[in-house]
Formats: sequence, C-alpha cells, structure tokens
Amino acid sequence: MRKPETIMDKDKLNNNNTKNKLRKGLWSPEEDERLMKYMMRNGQGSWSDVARNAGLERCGKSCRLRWINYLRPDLKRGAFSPQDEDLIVRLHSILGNKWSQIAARLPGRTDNEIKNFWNSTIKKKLKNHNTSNSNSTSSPNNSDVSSEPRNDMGAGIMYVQDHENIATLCMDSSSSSSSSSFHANRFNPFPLLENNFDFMSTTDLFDFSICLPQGGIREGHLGDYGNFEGGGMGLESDHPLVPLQDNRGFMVNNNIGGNDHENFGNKINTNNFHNGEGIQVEDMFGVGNHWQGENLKMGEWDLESLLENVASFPCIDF
DNA sequence: AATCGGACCAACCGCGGACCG
DNA sequence: CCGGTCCGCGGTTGGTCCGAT
Repeated sequence: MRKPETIMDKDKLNNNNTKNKLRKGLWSPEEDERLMKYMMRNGQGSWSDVARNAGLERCGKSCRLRWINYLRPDLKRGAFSPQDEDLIVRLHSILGNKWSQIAARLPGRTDNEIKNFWNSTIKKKLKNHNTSNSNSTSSPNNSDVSSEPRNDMGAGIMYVQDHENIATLCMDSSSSSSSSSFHANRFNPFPLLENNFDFMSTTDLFDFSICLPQGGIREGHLGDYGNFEGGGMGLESDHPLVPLQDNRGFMVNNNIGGNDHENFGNKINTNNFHNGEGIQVEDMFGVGNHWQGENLKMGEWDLESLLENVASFPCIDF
C-alpha cells in the first residue's frame, strides 16, 4: 500500500506550499489516532466539524470514509469466508451494485470492502465459471443456471432457476391456504427487472422458505447461514443471519428508524441480534399490498419497497 | 536479481439527494 | 422555489504487494 505521509511531512509540505490546502492521500497513524480519539470522545456529528475539531487537515468526506472503512471499531477484519462470498453473490444478484445495501447485511463489512472484493475476486470467478460453462447464456450472472431447481446449499434453501416454477414451488412447499393469486399469476417477484436485470440470478436468490405463507420462516433453515431456532443465531455462524445494519455497522432498528447519530456511542458493538420469532410473511411484505389480498397487482411491484420490506426482515435468507 | 503484470485495496472523485435558510 | 451545503453512494484510480518469468 501507499506509504502514508506523517503529519510532520505534511507540515513541511504545508510550509512550502499552500497552508490551507486539505490533505489527501493515505492516512498517517497520527491522523488515525486523532480521528479515533475524537470519534470515541464526541461521536459522530457533522463530518466537517469532525475534521475541523479533531485538528485534521482533511475534508469531512475523507474523515467519514476513513472512519467507515477503517477505524470503525466494529469492523470485521480478514478474508471473506466462503459463506460471506456466497451471500455477497446472492445479495448482488438481487440488489445489483448497491454495495451499501449489501454491506448492511454483512455485519462488520464495509461497502468499499465488498465492492473491492466483488471487483477483484468474485467477478473473476464468475467470469471463469462462465467461460468454462459453454452451455450457459452470455449473461455473466447466468453462469450457474440450470433448468432444474436445486437445493445444494443446505436444508431449506431452494434455488429456483426457472421463475415460471416459483409459484408452483411456493404452493408445493406449503400445505396452508395461501393466496390464490399465486395461482392466478405467473409469479415474477421482480417484474420491473426482467429486461435489464438478470432475472435468473434474481430468482436464484429466492429461498423457498420465504414463500411459505405460514411457518416457513420459523421453520425454514438457513443452510450455511445458521438456524432460526434458538437464540444462538449468528453466534456460531459466520453470518448472524444478516441483520440489517446501517453503513456504520450499527444495527438498524427498523421500527424506530435506524440512523440514530445521537446515540451512536451507545450503539457501537451492540449486536442486538434477535431471533425473528413470530415473523411471518404477512409481516414482512404486508398482507394486502403485495402478497395477498385482492388488490395484488403482480405487474406493478415496486422494487424499492419490496427490497425494503425484505431487508427489514431480520432473518430472511433470500 | 531484475522485471513484469495481475491482484488487492485504500482513497479519491463525481454525482444525486436531503436539508436548510 | 432556489441556491448552498453536507452527506452518502458507486465508480474509478493509483500505489503496493507478490508471484511468475
């Protein structure tokens, strides 16, 4: 990596050049320490103020980036596990390059980290896989598409490769009296995406457990991502079942609104994972608006609200 | 030992949205 | 409504590492 200038080096520079010019480039240990101390003492406020009050010759933006990507105490260091990797692939399939949203589901990981990981490692793997799979389509994300649903990720994770079969799968996997609209409509969870988004990969993400109208969530397994049952979820697993975080690594409480800057100091390192007990599909998506009810309009789904609803569900395995 | 090229990753850049006066 | 400011996000850049030649 780049060798950071020390503050003394910078002072020399400043004496020779512009005195007020903001510093750029790698952060020195001294700067890190200043920022860290300031953040620990005062918490996050205006980043411009942080930069100024911490005595850093940096713009607020730079401070924010350094804090989020490097200094934040709850960051998980080290390589991505295969489970992480798989989760990233799957989240990327559904979210696209929404790195911050992906990062929010990977505790301790930053959007930048995930983005870099994607661009360096995963992209390459997918590319290699594509070239080795001569029967696949030209779309990069279609690499592991087959015409059959598969279930190779552990119990309960059903990979639905053919979106025409999703409704069937949803119905078949549940004996309850679920919505008849599943019968009436070709079930396309992302109708707006079909043309400009790799739908096969999107459907690839659909854990059939979320299709279970009742009990599927509670009974569903998470494959490599742990288990819903009991309170230990996420503790043994590399994946704490992807509770939604904001990009500072704080758990977002969707009930009260997540971005609580004021209480930032108190939230650090509080991994308030909960076990999703009692959560049902209706709770996730809203009974009348999306999944059930007479007003369901399959062709008019709002992706954002869908993703938001999915994201707000703490234990969902896509 | 030198060099080259790919991989990795920290940090910057530019844009868009939110907010405020 | 408008302009300015700030923040956050995704894309990109460029320095360093490291293995291959």
